[in-house]
Amino acid sequence: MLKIHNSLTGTKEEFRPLNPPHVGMYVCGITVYDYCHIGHARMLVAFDVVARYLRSLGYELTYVRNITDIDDKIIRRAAENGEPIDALTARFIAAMDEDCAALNMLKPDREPRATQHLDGIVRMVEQLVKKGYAYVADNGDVLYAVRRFEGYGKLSGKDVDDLRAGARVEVDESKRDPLDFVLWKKAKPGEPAWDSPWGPGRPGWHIECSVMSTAELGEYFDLHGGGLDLKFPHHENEIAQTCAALDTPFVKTWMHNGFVRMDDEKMSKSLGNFFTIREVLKVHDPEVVRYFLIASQYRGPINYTNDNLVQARAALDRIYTALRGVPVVPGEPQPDALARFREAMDDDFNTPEALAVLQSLARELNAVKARGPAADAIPIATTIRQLGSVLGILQTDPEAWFKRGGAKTQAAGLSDARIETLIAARNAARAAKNWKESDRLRDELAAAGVILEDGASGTTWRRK
RNA sequence: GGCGUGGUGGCAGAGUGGUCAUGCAGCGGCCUGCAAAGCCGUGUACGCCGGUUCGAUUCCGACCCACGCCUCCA
Repeated sequence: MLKIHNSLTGTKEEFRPLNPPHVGMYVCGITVYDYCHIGHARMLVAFDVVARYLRSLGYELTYVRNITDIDDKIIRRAAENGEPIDALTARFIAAMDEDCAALNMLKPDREPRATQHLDGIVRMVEQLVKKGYAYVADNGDVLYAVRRFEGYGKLSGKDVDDLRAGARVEVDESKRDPLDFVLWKKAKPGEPAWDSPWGPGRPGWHIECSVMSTAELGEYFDLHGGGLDLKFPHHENEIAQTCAALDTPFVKTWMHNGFVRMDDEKMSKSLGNFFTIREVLKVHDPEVVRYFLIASQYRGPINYTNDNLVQARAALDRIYTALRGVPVVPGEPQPDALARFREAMDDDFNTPEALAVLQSLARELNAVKARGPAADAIPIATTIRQLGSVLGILQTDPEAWFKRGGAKTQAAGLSDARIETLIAARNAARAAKNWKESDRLRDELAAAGVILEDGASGTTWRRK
């Protein structure tokens, strides 16, 4: 029985799809004006795992993740670069796709873009104006009158009267209430614009998601996710817009993933501790990054340090070591392991516990390889691979994994052929019981990050 | 000021009212020419103070500390 933490109620709730076996999930995606950072990666991986697990349970999931391709930051960045807006967004969408592919992310079923939904956006703003939830301000923007919406603040647990709008930021004078937010922004000369009943302009950020999610998944759907930082005001505003415009409950379960911290500091550009996914991937294997990201429960904070990534690599190495030398044959996971795995994942996607199950299986596999009949190893290895696929890990061939090694060892640049040559020389020395020479050669390889293992059937090697 | 989250062994990180997390690191053993890998064994961990209980790291209350949101942000 799958339970999911619902931010709306603050409790774990039994997951009951509105229209089983169909499940609709909408996740707030990326604003494409720069490369994705490691915080984006956490969000992407968290919901990728949700999608994979729901599908593994047999649900027919429609996973929608939007792309915000019109926005103040995009306009500003394009101007800075002297680059057309659509060239800029196309470039960063392509970069995002590369990053996602590297991290072994499934493609969402649909990736709507804000610029493809202008008609719907205008319609919803019209609805809100008509129903008295929105007004045209003196500066020509269309604003949402937050106090008109009764449930405002329910998701984020905020009371309208306690919010200190303007305490940290200057309030726009055209707002009737400091909390009001923009639905439609009047275009200034030279800015990209679409026609509307209120003149040429562009959508506010919040309205995009209200329109795209309901256009793709219907007016009431199962899951809506995003980073914790979107809970307020973005998701709160989405609720206000959608519920008021469409008279619908909108979303059954809201999910929020926690932040990524950098060396225990908040990640920010001003602190200079900002890592893009592609920067990280220069130092760490993508699968290691993925393991690191799921080694903590998705709702809590996670601390990005080099040490933690190194530990993730060691943990993965352990499982790949166990998998090594066991033939891959198609098959189902063993029932008791599957049951333990599901028990973990059913508890609000407890991936650390699920990984513990895989680690235990790795130990079992090692024991069988050491002592049991060789054939007994196969079902255990199959189980590890099958369950690993639900987490998006452990699909690499172990030999390829170890030959690839980490970025550091790759940088040492010892070719496979060179390694084989040195090993042959060492084995000749060993045969002659010239331990001094054989140890020297082993040390030489070790210095380049190559580890040797002398087994019963000869010497194997791996890059660290 | 309002709202919220968390403090677990050397590190990371789950979980539980009374027998096990798991991985890394450490220690002892087996194996090995020596290693590596693996296996076996090994740690009076649960912020502080009270309360409930036969028993609390786990429930309740106060306290201390850290962090987040209240502004664009995954």
